[in-house]
This record gives sequence, C-alpha cells and structure tokens, in this order.
Amino acid sequence: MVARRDVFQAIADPTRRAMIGLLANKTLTINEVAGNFGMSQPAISKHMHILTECGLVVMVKIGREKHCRANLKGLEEVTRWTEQYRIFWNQRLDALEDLLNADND
Amino acid sequence: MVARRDVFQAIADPTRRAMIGLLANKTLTINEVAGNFGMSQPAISKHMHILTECGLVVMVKIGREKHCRANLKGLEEVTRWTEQYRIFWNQRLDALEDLLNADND
DNA sequence: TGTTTGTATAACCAATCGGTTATGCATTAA
DNA sequence: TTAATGCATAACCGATTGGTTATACAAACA
Repeated sequence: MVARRDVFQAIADPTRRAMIGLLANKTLTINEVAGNFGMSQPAISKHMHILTECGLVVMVKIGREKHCRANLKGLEEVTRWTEQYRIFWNQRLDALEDLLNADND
Repeated sequence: MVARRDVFQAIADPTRRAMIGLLANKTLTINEVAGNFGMSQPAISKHMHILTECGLVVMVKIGREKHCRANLKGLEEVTRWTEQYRIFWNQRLDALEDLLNADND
C-alpha cells in the first residue's frame, strides 16, 4: 500500500527536473532550494515532497533545517524504459512510407 | 507559437507509454490501438493526439482510417536528460551520511 | 441512394496540479 | 523568556488531466 508516486510523473514537471539538477551533487536546505526558484516556500515544499515520495530526493532533518539531496537511482527506471526503444530511433518508418505511397497511387 | 507538447509530459501517463510500446514496431489504426485498452475511442484519440503533438507518433490517413506508428527519436531527449545523472546513481550520498552522523553527536 | 464504419469534436465531469496566502509549530537566537 | 527562523500544513484558486457520452462528418459499403 506504498502508493509511491511514479517517477515518470515526478520528472514531468520542469521545476522538479531543475530541482534534481540542483541537488544532484549538492546538499541544500529547503530554503536554499527555494532561493533558486521564483516561487513561494510552500510551493517548493510541495515539489520536494513529491520528489521524496518517489525516492528521487532524500531529506535529513537537522534541527529546524531539512537538508536535501538527490538520490538518482530511481532514474534508472526511466532510462531502462527509453533504452528499450533506442533501436527504433533511427528507423526509417518504411511501413509508414509504404502507406504514404499507397495513398498516392 | 508551436506550443508542442513536452515529451516528458507525454510519457508521464502509463496508457501513453503502453501505446508507444504497441506502436514501436507495428503500424495500427486508431481502432486497432483502442482494441488494446479498456477505454472509449475518444479517450484513445485524445491520447494519440497528445503523442502526435510531441512527435512521438506519426499518423497517415488512408481513406477513413488513420494508420499510426511510433517515431521514437523524441525519446532521445529523455535519455539525454537521465544519462547526465548516471554517474550519480551509485553514489553513496556520503554528504548526507555525514549529516546523519552530525545529527547523532 | 441509404447505411455503416472510422475518427474527431463538443460538452461535460470529477480529480489532480501547481500555485497562492495565512497560519501553526518546533527550533534557534537574543 | 521572547523573538525570529525554517518548514509544513490548511484552505483556497484557476487550469489541466483523463475520462465519459453524444454528435458530426467523411469514406466505404449495400
């Protein structure tokens, strides 16, 4: 009953992708993260919550501060999904071209 | 003013990811695609519209049929984004562990 | 011709999203 | 002890999402 949020959905938002970029090799507090975006602290907190729900960010509370760091193992799932289609990337879509030709006769 | 839909958002939906899987190496009509999912034809059409908007699916109209095929070059953008973080995947998050230890003293 | 088929579109719906402001609460500083 | 700080939560908001049913329309079939 974990109901963990989906990684694909988590990275669908550009703000959250930017947060991942920020925290990939730096540990920042919530406020320090917020300093990089032009939105309110609660908005930042919500994005960070989504990122922690799917494990892409880990937070450690120290006193009143929360120190955040990306934990990008979860991106492996995305890469695995996209990589299975790499063999199709440069495909010429001949079947579709045949259909186009069939359309012209 | 293209307002092309974002690939990250397009693949955020599991139904659309399944459609990509279906059409990666097969050309199917809209109705044939619909046959693989337990939802109405308009719902399928809308998903397919989103996939074509961002170029992940190409459609050729032949008579009253629309033949669809995945065009997965667009997934390269996703792989490029995830791959830049591969070096962090097996990182031990030492900085965070240090913080944890600092918390315990 | 009239009917069926393949698909799109409109109108609608509840749920979710991404933001806001206001407020509460625990921790630190004065 | 009191004030300030770091963050979360609640309540709200408009826009978007993902689905529905009803309908329209062009193409194919009878």
